[in-house]
Amino acid sequence: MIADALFAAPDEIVPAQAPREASRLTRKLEAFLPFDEEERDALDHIVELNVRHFPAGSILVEPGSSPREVMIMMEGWAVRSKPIDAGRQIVALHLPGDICDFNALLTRRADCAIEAASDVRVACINHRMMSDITRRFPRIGQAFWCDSLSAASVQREWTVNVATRNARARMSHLLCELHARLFLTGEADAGGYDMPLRQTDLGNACGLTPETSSRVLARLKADRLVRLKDRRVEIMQAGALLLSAGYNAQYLHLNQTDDMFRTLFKN
Amino acid sequence: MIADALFAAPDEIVPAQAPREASRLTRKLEAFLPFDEEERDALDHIVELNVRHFPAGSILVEPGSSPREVMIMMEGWAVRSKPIDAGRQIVALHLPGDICDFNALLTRRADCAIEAASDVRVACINHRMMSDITRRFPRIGQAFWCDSLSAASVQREWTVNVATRNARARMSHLLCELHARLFLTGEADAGGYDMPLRQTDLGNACGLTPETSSRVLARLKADRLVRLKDRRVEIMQAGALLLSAGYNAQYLHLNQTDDMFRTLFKN
DNA sequence: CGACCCGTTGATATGGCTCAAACCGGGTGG
DNA sequence: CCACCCGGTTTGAGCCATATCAACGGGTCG
Repeated sequence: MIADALFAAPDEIVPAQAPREASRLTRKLEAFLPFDEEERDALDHIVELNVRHFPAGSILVEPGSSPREVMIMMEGWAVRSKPIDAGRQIVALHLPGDICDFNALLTRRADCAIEAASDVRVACINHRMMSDITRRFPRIGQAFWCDSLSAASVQREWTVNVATRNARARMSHLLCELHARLFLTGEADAGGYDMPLRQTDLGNACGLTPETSSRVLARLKADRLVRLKDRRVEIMQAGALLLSAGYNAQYLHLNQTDDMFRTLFKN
Repeated sequence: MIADALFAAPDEIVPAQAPREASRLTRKLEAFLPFDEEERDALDHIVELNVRHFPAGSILVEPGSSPREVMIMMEGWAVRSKPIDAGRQIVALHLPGDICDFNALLTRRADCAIEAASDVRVACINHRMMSDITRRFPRIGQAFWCDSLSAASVQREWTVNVATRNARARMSHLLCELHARLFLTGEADAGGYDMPLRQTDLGNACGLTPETSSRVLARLKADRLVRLKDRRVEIMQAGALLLSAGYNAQYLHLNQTDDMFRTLFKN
């Protein structure tokens, strides 16, 4: 299936043999580097200290505000967007396990809005706790760092997506990416995943209007690549979807996508 | 002028009172948090240990290769791009002072190519030295981290750029961004900056074809917003250029761009 | 001198935006 | 229970910005 597409170094990924029911955060971070018991406990502990619930539609971070805490998605999706005259542009999707506001540490004022796309559970960690844990457990800090690099890599891919691909390919690409990322935390299975966003938002994330988004998804459905039914995406033909996303180019130039395609074209 | 646009927390920026001729790296990092003498020395030292020169056009990082060193731009520009069928998409520009391959620490295989756009001087730091210095000087590590967050913020802005703006606004935006970033390291003055890229590359960075790039730049020149002459960009009307870039929207919604505009509309 | 790359200019094609209208399901209030 | 509304989706028609294709000029380098 589509998983493992974005996160290279496949031989270091050990989501399967996680020894116990791990939080999504540890599960994701351990895809970068494995923790020992102590580190895992510390992380789980700090994350449980201050969990907040928000209903769908809540504003988690106001653009221009000065958030004083790092937020970690424990459950549900959030949307990061920038205001654009009389509208917004979605620049990132924060899924369970994502650390979604590192920037709070750097900038006085948030440059993006973050909004709950579904009911969410968020772990809030203030700056002091953050520096504490990274000082006491350098490897956790390192994992955080890996995570932000990974997020940057995703962001570059989004740039490529809107800059080079047509509407159909963009949407396909987004659907593939979501699958890969959700799979990492066990949020998705081979067949698909729950997806709380409106079509409008999916389109916006690819730089498309709601109308085009609707048309493109209709075509993908008609072509039997995906099925979309009450907040769930079923991936019916992973290989065809990847081709539609324009991954074929990378495939021909064979680089880090090898492993993914090896998995994919088995069926 | 355009500087300070991208890097919030203006009251923590102290490029002016840097006590001596600092390297571009320290100069940039100290825009995030100031160092003491010891830290500054350590950083300058490690950076000078292994400097390499590359002529314009050299491939610094091959996509799919496994770079074993972090690279820091000391002089000259580099272009980060992703291969796209029979072409490439530029996803980032690495200017003097930029740390341009943190990813080497995370991923086995580079997902991007990095190419020297001009003759460049690059400091190469292997993983061991990197972890050494961040362990011995946590504040340096923190500054590195800030830098990568800042780069991520720039990346988001690029996504917005290609997703929402028309050709003219995209190009204007890019020219503004470059000014702001170069100004931070003293590479640009109020009037403009040296710019080694071809028009083709400028366009590519905004998701435009060379033809459109040419036409758009011609219009910007005709409208007396900028002047482009032998590898130099002269910014003639910063205010108008910002408007052309579509910054007006943010201005109306007043957030972190306040300071920039206050400076800008003085003249 | 020719080859090549980059930039320019023109003509044409087209993908996605815009505008507009209708539809649909769910929630709300009478 | 129905009527209504509202946000999201769907569908249609036309238009516009930018890609595409093509040809040429001008500088540079071998």
